[in-house]
Amino acid sequence: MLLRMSTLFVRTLRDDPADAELAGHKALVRAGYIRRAGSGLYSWLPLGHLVYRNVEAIIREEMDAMGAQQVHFPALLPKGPYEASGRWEEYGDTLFRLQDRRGEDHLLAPTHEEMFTLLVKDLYSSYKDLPLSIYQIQIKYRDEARPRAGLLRAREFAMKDSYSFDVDDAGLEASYQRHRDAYIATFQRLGLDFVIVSAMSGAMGGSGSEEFLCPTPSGEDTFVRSPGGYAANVEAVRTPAPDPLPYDDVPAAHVEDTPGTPTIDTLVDFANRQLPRDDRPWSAADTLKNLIVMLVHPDGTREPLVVGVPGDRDVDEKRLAAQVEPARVEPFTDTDFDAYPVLARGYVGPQVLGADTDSGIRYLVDPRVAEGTRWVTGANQPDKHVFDLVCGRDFQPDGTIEAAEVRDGDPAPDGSGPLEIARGIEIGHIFQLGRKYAEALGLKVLDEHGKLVTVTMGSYGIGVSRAVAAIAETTVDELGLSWPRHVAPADVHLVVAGRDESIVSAGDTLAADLDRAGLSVLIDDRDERPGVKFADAELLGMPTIVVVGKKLTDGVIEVRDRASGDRDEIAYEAAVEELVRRCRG
RNA sequence: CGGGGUGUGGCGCAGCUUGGUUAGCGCACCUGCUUUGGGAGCAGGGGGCCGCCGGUUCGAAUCCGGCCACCCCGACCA
Repeated sequence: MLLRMSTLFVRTLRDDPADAELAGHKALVRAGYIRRAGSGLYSWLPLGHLVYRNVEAIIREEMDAMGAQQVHFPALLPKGPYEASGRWEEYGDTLFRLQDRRGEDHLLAPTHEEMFTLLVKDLYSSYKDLPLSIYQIQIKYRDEARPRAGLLRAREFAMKDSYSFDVDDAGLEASYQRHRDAYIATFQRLGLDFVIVSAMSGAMGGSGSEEFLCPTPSGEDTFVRSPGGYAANVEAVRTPAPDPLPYDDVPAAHVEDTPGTPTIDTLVDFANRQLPRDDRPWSAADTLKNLIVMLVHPDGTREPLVVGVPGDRDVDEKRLAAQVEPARVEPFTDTDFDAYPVLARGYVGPQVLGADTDSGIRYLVDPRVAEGTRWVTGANQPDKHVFDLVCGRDFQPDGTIEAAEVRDGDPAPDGSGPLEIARGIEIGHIFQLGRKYAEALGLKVLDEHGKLVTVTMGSYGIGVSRAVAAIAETTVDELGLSWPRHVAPADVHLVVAGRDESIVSAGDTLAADLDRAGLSVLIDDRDERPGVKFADAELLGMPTIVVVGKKLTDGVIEVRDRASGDRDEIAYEAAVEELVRRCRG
């Protein structure tokens, strides 16, 4: 392929667009790859579309290689299937809804689980037909509450979504594993750095759901990783539980007057003034903070829950929510306090908590609250706290819960070192769906005993347009874009630096020769000054920049590597062979 | 949905406080001359419902009211 700057539909901008924040997003607009068409809506210009197609092709090749087959569904769908699965209601405002001229409800699909499930149901009815993996690359729509970061969170975006269908759990596990391997190969070819993190909560466990995150400070997903290679979603981080401590020497628990200390700060402050320790000052870490929430279960029943965490840590609402799923967490209201007089607001202590106590209120603690640990905590009456309260001796929690915030420097659960909190872009998600959709939509097959069994499914997604943005974001530098070889719009950006007939014709000839040799070439044949062409070449980001200019009189042209900045000279006569070697070798 | 901000030519912005010539600057675009290895210079030129609607006024980009759009932070989320 041979592209000419003189006729290419592109206009580079000197200034950053005012509505972009991320470096990659700015560069994509400035280099003329994309244009904003509306909030969360982007148009692709020729160069951007070339990158998009390259990314798409790599994803397709890897999916085909693992045996998945491509299909294509409409983006515009009738309401029916989504009503059957319950998602017409569940999806809420994020679903783009519209009506046709007869007033029938339709939607712009945010994902296609229902359609895949129904299509398989239409055609297959035997275990002999399975396993099956099918996929599509399709435009998806989500009416995001707040589109942002350019292509990263758009309202219209391209996604590869695939689904596996198996008769049993072992089959699902195998299909999942093959997708996992295919994703690893795909992201490696795309030139995207990634980590795989468990996306399920600790309570659910297992390898049921993993996310592929591309680490970058501009990512919007938070995860943790350790020097030893541990990586996990914040929701999934498990806290190593300390060994039980001996407590024979710990004095008996004693209640102290602590007037006006309803918060950890006021308590620590008071203790240090009125009840100082001999060895060191009291700190928040000596206290046990008990947070009361109201759980609302799917059947509507409400259950109070008290979560105990070391006083120097807050409860992470997202971690808590992940742990109690499918129940919902609601704040504990004044009315609730009235209904449970045993709970003294601001002075709640574990002595009256637990399923086996009179209150019957479930009490779960952070794993750091291990047997033998001693605490300062509420005495269940206003203005009083209890000291030297020992876990396992003076109170018995109903279990542990991963709800405390995770901090930089916390130990990794597998002993691989301190955790670092990092950000990443979610570029892929693989998920053992199970039988949710198959059950809702009645996808069953006959097994080898002639019995009807519900099919188990996996769902696997890669954001195609998001991958383009992630590549741009992680490879951009102060000069502009810098594409990995396999996704670049062209292999070589050939700068014709000079107006002499000899230079111009040498450039033209070289471009044609490279094209014939199988390289894709973008030649800058415009009547522009060299400085403009150099700057544009760097902004546009082809991996190899070739300069045909004044050194041609010595029979030499210049070759630059965009990513490293390395430049050297090669003989014009040997240029085709040498460049093919560099670009393809 | 809460908080903050911005709408002026294709892009980036000034002008608005204190209403008053023909709405201005840089980039980009067109013409001519010079220039040609790091975003050239000079001269000339084209392109604007100043987000929309209404109000105040002799007069509104500017003041007032309403609406809309977009961006950022948060909540939410592939």
